[in-house]
Amino acid sequence: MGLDDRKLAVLRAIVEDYVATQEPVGSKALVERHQLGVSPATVRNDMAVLEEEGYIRQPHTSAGRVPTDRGYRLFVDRLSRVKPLSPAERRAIERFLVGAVDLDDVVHRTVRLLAQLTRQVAVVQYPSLARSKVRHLELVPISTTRLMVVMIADTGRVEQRLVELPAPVPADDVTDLRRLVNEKLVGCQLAETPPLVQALVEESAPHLRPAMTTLSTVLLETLVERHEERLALAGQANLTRGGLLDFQGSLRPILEALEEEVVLLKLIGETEPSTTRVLIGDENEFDNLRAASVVSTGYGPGSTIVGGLGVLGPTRMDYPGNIAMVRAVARYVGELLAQN
Amino acid sequence: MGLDDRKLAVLRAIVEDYVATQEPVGSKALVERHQLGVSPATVRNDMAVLEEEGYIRQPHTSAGRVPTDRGYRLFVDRLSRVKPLSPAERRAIERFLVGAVDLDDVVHRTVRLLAQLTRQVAVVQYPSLARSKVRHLELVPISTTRLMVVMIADTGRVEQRLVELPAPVPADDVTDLRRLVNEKLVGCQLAETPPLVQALVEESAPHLRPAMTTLSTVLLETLVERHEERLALAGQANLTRGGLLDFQGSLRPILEALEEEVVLLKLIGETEPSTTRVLIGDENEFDNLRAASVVSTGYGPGSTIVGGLGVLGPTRMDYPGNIAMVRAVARYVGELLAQN
DNA sequence: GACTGGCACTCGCTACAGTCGAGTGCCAGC
DNA sequence: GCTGGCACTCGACTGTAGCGAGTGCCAGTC
Repeated sequence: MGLDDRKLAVLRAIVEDYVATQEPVGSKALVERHQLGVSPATVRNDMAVLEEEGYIRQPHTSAGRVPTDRGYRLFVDRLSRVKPLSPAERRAIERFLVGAVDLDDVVHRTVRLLAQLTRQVAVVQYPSLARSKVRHLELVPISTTRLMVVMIADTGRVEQRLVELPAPVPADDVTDLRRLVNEKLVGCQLAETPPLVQALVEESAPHLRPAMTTLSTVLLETLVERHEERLALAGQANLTRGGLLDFQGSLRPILEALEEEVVLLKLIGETEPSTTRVLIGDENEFDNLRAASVVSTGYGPGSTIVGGLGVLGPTRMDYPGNIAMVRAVARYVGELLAQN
Repeated sequence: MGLDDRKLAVLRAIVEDYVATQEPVGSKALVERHQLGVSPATVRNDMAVLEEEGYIRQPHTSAGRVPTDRGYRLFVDRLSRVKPLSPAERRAIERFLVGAVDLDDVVHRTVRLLAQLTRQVAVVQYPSLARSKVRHLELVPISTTRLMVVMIADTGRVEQRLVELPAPVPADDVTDLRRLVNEKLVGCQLAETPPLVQALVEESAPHLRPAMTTLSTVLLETLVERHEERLALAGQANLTRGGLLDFQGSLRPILEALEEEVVLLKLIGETEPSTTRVLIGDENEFDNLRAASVVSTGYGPGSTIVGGLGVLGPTRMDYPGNIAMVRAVARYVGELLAQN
């Protein structure tokens, strides 16, 4: 059952060659391209064992071997080191991210950069509101019964929402409301807000109470519970790389999955331990993505995590390279956010 | 040269059949499915003329006919009526758009709705800032040398930008700045702003001038000149509909084009005359989209136009249906915006 | 006992030939 | 001007054959 070092080396070689050439790799080609120090026949025996253990498989009887999801998993866990970035890549990252003027800009640049570097589909989650603190709340009267609430978070995120008030509210009262909500909520994590918002209603003067009630409802509903998460996506054209060989001929399920925010959030949404996560093939829970792998990690200023980012591509991807890039980009973005 | 009525009827029948079946249509099948009142041989003669004139072509010698871009153009211009929406479609539109809470919500719902109704890729441009009026400008101090500028437009759009001030500015001065910019700019079309912003700097008190200068630069740069346009996209999975027959086997160029905001803006960006625009195949200026058609129109509250929306799909698309849906959706969105 | 060279075998891929049939263009006749 | 008839074209499909990459197995060697 034990896989000795050479068998592991064979597996590594198979993965590397297959990722590079996209063609099933045979024993002869293997010994030619890698210094294994043994003959093709020996490699064949090792391959037979690897196949029995489920790490590789033969698409057809007379074809070479291809790694299975399990094979990639072993490769990622034990056979590969994170590839250091080339100076050119480092420079590309810096050049790309320098000069971003606001959060939107940072996110868009990041997602494009990631797509370009990895040549995969890139996904970046905006800093999660749940993990942000309120920096400022602005109330802008649109009419006497309408208020635009603008929340600015310390992560740079800005969310707005229109509030329909139950009754007209004079300008002075708006000023009071503004002062009150800011006094109470600035500096708070949004996730911990609900009791505070509740208290806000109870403490406010009677004539403000109706307005404050709807205001608080909206705050809770929109900013905490509802669509609070946002995503940016780029590099979908990269899915067509490698012809139709990846994804067994149909991009449809993949494209569909990419349109579902919920799916993407589950995939790259910030994971508690701040480590890089790799989901290979059917390890992820979505049928549509059985032919895809995801490399993701969390990012944030300093050592905190405020959101996730990652790439999605065929199981046949350059894991060490992609892991390195995802991590590097996450770190740079974190630094960028820390500057604000 | 003249195309008599029957030849036009033949062309119409070819387009309709081809759109429905996605297969080259022959003379026999045509007379079977449509009441043309003549024999296949006659139809063949008509087809020969239509082909000579460039309205249809034969993929292979022994195959039926397929419309050319020019054929579709004639069909759209003279042979089709806009298909009235079914009650179910009408209801779908209303149900989908009711309950939108803010502009983002409206745009996202709209783009999804359009993708779902037409089964094509849908694109919606956010209300153009150039065509919006300033409703309010908010300055939020982030630190003594940093200001977050939040602009709220009458179309509901909210844009923000971080401003790095040349020197620390006390809170009172921020209040003054806020009052000044709002006094001068609220109610203005952003496109007409530059001279006003200029004046703003000149009229402000000396101690405010440095801050006002950077502020005005940022206002002009970010809100007027730069990335002011935003887009939402949905339904990319619909590109895979119809296998690989459309788009001659590769989605790549299409997906690439869809990632270029500039391209999409040129395609669906609000067009001066508020009419529906149809771009067929190589009528559009982008090589990547030679195999695609675009149906787009402007939308806005009342009779004004603040942005564009549309769908993109294979040249082989249901033009009358898509035109109807694009128009209907645009009208509903316009009404929705008018309510604000 | 582990490795190796040799060998028979498998099977997908390509090329080629042959058949089928949808669809055409043309022409003579009504 | 329309129609039926007819010869023709050519792509799609099928079956066959040869090739070659790659395998599994086995006997032989260090």
